[in-house]
Amino acid sequence: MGDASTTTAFELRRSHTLSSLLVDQIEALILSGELDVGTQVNEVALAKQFGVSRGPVREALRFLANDGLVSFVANRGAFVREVDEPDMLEIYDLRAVLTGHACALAAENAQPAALQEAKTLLKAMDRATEAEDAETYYDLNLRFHALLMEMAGSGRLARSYGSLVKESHLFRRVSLKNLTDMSESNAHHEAIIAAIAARDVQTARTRGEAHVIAGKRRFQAALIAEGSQD
Amino acid sequence: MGDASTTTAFELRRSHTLSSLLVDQIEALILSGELDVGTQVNEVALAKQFGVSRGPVREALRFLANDGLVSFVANRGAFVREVDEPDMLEIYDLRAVLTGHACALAAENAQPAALQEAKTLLKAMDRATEAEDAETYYDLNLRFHALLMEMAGSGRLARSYGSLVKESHLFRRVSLKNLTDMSESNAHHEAIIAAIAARDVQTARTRGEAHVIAGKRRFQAALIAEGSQD
DNA sequence: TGAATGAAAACTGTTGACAGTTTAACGTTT
DNA sequence: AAACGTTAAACTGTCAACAGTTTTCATTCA
Repeated sequence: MGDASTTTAFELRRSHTLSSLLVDQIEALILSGELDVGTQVNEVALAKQFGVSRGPVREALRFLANDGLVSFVANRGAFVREVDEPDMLEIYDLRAVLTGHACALAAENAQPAALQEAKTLLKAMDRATEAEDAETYYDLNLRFHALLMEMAGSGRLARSYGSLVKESHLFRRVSLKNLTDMSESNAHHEAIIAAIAARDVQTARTRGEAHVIAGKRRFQAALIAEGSQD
Repeated sequence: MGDASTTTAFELRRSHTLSSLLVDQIEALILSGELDVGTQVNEVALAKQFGVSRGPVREALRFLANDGLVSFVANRGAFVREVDEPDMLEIYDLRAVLTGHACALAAENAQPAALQEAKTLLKAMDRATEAEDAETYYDLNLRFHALLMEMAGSGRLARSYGSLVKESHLFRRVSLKNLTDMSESNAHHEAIIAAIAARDVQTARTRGEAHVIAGKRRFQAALIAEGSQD
């Protein structure tokens, strides 16, 4: 009946329902790559793995379907969505616009406490850069962007942005972790925070957008580099 | 069981699954106001109404939950989300940014055929304006904005935008249909299409954003007017 | 050898039933 | 008459079983 480590986790959080727990669990499975893109999601296998019946699994999958993480085909079930090159470019553009908007809102609304946390993050990222620790930089970077959304104070914006970030992890041809130019990226971050701290709405928006577009450029460059290797 | 008109509709579309059909049906029920905001969604009642069991109903509700149309509370079920004033302002801002982005993309990508359809729409809206037919203007306006998203050629953008439009219909204090200043609004539309046709990316973006922000202003004005009536 | 065929296995879509929780009603007590 | 506690009804969360479809695979036939 499902392995021990997961079932105990369920015990601890009885406030939530199985479906909502499964949303997180299955999402993690997809984003980590344990459920490979393009493949079919086997409902009975998942249900067995988590020690539940198929009902909650299906409900969770339906939820994830609206995030674009899986897609349903009639009588064939749920498939882990694939994200290709044009999709990624589309996502980058949208992320750029949303990030710009977030920075603009943050320049208007950001609380001092959040700004303080941002500056702490910047320092931590500087240290990661010096230590050439790309792994932790990647995580801190995700946290930084999430913090930007918090500073903007728009839950909807944060949700849309988060959804796009998740979706971009469905692109498996190049690792997103190796894509970051740490020193350049953190220079952008500092410039963004400076504009937000100065309450300069327009500059914050411009820098936020430009930062993501720079990421898009690196992504395109990586694609070309990979393509020439083949 | 369920009433005749809906069950026949189910008969005609056997390719889809019950859950996916129910997504549209329940969504329509919510957006039309038949399921009032804030109220609990009774699963057995819905299931009976459509002549199906609770399983597909729950799956559909889980799907809609991710759109923000309903929210789940453990052991109490699904509730039709309420959208308040600050929510609406947030939505307007996001819609403005997304519309601006769509117009920019449209200026780059729009196909001649789509541009032609847009111009046809503009004329139809002009006629509706002269006839002071706010009802059809409202529908044409929705179609116009959907067309902008199509011209942009970004499915994700269209989906995000559509989700926001749906959500804004959960605000029930003032009717969105009475909010449109038809002549001003259509002047904006024509200016937007002109910029897109001229392939002027920056102007298209600016005008697209400004158009939605104008709607936001009208919304705020309507709120104040309503407030002083109380 | 290889394509066509047909049965069996695997899996999804849907249902009805059961368990546990929440809500409502009702009678009791102060 | 209001507050409290108890009990019944209603509803959600979950499960197991059934029906129908898709896939697999072995067999047959060209």
